[in-house]
Amino acid sequence: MATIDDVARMAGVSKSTVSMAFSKKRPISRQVTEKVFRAAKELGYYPNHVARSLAIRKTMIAGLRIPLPPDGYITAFESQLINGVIKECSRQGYRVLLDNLPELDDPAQFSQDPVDGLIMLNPRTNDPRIERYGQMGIPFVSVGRPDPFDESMSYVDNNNAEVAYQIGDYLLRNGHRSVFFLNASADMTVAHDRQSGLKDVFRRYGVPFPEENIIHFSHRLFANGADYGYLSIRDTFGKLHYSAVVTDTDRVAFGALRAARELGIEVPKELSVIAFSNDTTLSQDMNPRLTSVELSANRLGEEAAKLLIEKMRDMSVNRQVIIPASLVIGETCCVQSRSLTNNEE
Amino acid sequence: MATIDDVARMAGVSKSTVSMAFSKKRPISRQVTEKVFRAAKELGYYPNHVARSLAIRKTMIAGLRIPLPPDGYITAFESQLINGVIKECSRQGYRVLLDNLPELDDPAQFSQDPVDGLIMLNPRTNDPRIERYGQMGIPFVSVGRPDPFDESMSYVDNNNAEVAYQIGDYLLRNGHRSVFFLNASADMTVAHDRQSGLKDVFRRYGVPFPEENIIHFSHRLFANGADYGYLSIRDTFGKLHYSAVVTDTDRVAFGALRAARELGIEVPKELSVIAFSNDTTLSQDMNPRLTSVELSANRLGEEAAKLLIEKMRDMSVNRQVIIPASLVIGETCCVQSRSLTNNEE
DNA sequence: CTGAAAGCGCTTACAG
DNA sequence: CTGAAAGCGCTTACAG
Repeated sequence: MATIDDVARMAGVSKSTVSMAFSKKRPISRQVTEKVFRAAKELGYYPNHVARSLAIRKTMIAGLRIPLPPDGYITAFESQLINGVIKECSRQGYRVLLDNLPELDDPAQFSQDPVDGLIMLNPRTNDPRIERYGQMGIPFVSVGRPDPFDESMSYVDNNNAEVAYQIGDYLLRNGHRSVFFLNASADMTVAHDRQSGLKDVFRRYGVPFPEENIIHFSHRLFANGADYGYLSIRDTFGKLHYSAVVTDTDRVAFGALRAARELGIEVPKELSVIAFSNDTTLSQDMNPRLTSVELSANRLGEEAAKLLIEKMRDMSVNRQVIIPASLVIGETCCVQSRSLTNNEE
Repeated sequence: MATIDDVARMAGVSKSTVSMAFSKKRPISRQVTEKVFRAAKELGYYPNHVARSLAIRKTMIAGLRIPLPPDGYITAFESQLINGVIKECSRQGYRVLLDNLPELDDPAQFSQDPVDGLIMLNPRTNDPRIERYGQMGIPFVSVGRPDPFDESMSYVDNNNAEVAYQIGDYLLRNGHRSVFFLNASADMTVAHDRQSGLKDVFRRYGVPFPEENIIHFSHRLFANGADYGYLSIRDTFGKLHYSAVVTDTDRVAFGALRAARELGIEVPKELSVIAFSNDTTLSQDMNPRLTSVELSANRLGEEAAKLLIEKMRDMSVNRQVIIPASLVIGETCCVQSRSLTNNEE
């Protein structure tokens, strides 16, 4: 591979002149410019991006950290998110580095990515990454709010508590009085927000929401989301009392629906199902169509990229963006008979 | 940001020793190692990936070049492909750089990506990128065969001609004698292969396939795929004679179905529709369910990544992998009446 | 087992 | 308008 030195030598000028001819950061006479480009062309010279990055201490790359799931495939949510990130980054001249290598705690194994900033996913309670990125001085934004709340950093999120409130409201208005909540992992901030939204609306209606009606996903107990939904319904239906189940993702709902089918539970007549996410890859295969929440992952991605680029330009700016999620009514929810006689509000 | 020099100074050793302590490429005594790590931790030192890459002339990054469509969003095919690429790369310790910055011909504007190799999409006839990557000496693989055929490079592809043959066979067996083919852009190799497969089977059955029944996508004439399908059917139905339309993608089929609906053409009774790709995001919204082809984009991505990593290890290996695509029967195809009386083979 | 030094291929003050 | 030189932060022969 030809280097800038080769070009300089062949064109009979200095390295700086070649560099300037390419970057146009200072004026170079026409004849010299031509000589340089002729030599570059003849040698098949292309500037080395890595060397340039080292010199200017910028890569023009945004990093997107996506934890790789056990089955090796990213979800539709993540894929839409990537989509949004790419769109915005490329609009602003940035490339996107996908990193899903395991994030080890051993600093000896940990090498910084060649990126100017990072987008991280799924923040957990007291997420150690936040502190690490902070101390590394690397610009970052989070998709999902940090826990505890921290307005001194940039993040995007859905209005999770509000949407949970809406879902609860929808169920309560339709006469449901007892809901089974298959929440996300307990240490995820989104799990906390959804739970508090749901509890709020029950409190508002004066309907109790017993703790045992909320369970959390756990990698130890369940192989995957579908398994989580399947086993949870299979093992509790008839024992626990509920007329509706609210799930973390549509994969979980998928498992729940399978359990219902096997147990001969009629959906939605005997059991209503609502999912907090709308992973199009699965929902298309569901019959009946799932009532679920559209999180607009691509918008989350776009906004995250915007915030990150803003932050890379000026480390001092911190901004939060909330993307409104919306309930998409499908066919898995039904009016409980008692709602006909029992009108709240 | 702390550098290796800071750590060396604080630990009272040389740079080389710090480097070796981190990379473990040569044995360092326990006490020294500990001193180094203590200093590194205290300083918040992380090795600089860019500097390391420059020194070893490797980045451990695979580049994936995805042309950004006008609407800014990648297709489901591409997203599945990315998925496969990520999966395989991360399995082998590589990261993935998504690059969809416009590829300019001006070498002055063109800077090589910080990647060890490239995966390129949608090769065209005499694709100039192939020559460029070749002369740059950068390992690359193509998703889609090059045109003209070139067994001296690595690529993955579907068995496009065969699938086209199957589709034609399916239509002919069901009594269709006249098919309208909304092919991809004329300069795409996939367009060529599908066309030749389709023509082959018609020749085999002794049924003519007039040239005017094949048109090609063009960015100048159509805003997007859906537009292509919509306008093509609207402007030809009743003039051109056909009982079935075979489209490039399901987006195109989507447009064709809309035109049919507006013109009061009954699908599939009066018009059968088959798409060469199965973009799940759209097909779910189609009613009736589209008869289409599953290309297994994620497998294409996985295999492309495998080939690339192979090639990055040894530039001299060249291998081709064909992923079998399969026809997925939906509800948009029907038996033409004459097939009942007219049995070939 | 450790260190001093050259080198990776660029950019950019500095001096003219 | 152009050049010589230092520097970006690592790795790795080479010498001990």
